Amino acid sequence: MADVNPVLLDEQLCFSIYSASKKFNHFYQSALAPFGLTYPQYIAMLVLWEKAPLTVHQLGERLELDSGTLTPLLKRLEKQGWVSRVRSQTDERQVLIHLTEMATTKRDEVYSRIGQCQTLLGMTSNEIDSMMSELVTVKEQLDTVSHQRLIAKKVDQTN
Amino acid sequence: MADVNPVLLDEQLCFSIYSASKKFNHFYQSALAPFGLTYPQYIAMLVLWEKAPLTVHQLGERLELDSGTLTPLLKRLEKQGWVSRVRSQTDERQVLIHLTEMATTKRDEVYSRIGQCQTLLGMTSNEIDSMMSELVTVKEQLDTVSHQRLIAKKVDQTN
DNA sequence: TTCCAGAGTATTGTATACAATTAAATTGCC
DNA sequence: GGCAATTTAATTGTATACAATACTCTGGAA
Repeated sequence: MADVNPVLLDEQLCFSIYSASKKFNHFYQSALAPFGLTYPQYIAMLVLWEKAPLTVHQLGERLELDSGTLTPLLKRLEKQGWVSRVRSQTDERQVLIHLTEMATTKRDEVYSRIGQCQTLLGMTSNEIDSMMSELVTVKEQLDTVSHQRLIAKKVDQTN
Repeated sequence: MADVNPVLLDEQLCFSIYSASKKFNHFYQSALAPFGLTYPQYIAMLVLWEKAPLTVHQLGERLELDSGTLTPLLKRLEKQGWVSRVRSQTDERQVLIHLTEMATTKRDEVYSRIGQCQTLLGMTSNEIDSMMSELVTVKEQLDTVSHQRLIAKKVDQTN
């Protein structure tokens, strides 16, 4: 253990990303304050505006969130009039999330506000694409490594 | 409002970063499970290992977290034996966060574990530096823009 | 000296996240 | 058709985040 390198916060990519994520979150939440949407609520609405209705599970796959997070979030969106939660007739395990008229009406206002935010960010499409592409690589590597660790655990358990 | 561009989740840099942040969080939390540290607890320990003792305020400046988050987090770290919280003698408003012997003893084990994680990530120093540098640019822009919006709000209020 | 504005921490209330469990409905398989 | 395994949401418990508030302490001005 004598050959261990120090780990400095300022050199950690994870912290840089964690910090950026919080700043983005705050930025959009502030920009969307007139609509009363939090950041996670906003990305849920984005997915629903792309293609509603969706089940909780389908929405969760896009957002990488489970029902433990989504159920209360969607109840709040319902309370504020953005969505309705309807138990599916064909499969009563599922709950379909529909857009309300208000959500459909306000969609372009929100789109427009986000467009302004993107302009304020002042990045070119190329810069954004490049950065997202690097992030995809990192995320894939994290998924792979997490999966390996899972396999390793399983192997350990069989010993 | 007829000239509004659609906003697609998969094209949002913010979501890419939000998603990566969650994956990193999960990855490190899993790697540090033998030590019982969550990700935010781990980065707090990193800062303390660099320079303890620190006041709650100083720690919060490094981590960009306020006492509303840190106080309960530090109480949990104290409960688990990593730190002690001592009211300052010279200024009784402040609480100094000290490392325990256990924390000092286990530091290199954690450093070593994190070193393994960095290896698993499989990125070169250059790649990491480059990405962090881009993130700094984005974060500075977000800070600037948030500040502008704040100014704008103040101007609005005077009208 | 007294008083008070500001600093530092803790607390409260709201909203995520996520693991683990529960409960209900559906599917497969005999 | 009957039932075990699976799927889907909801619930429970723990841990962040953060705005807003409360409370204590400090240092300086009147």
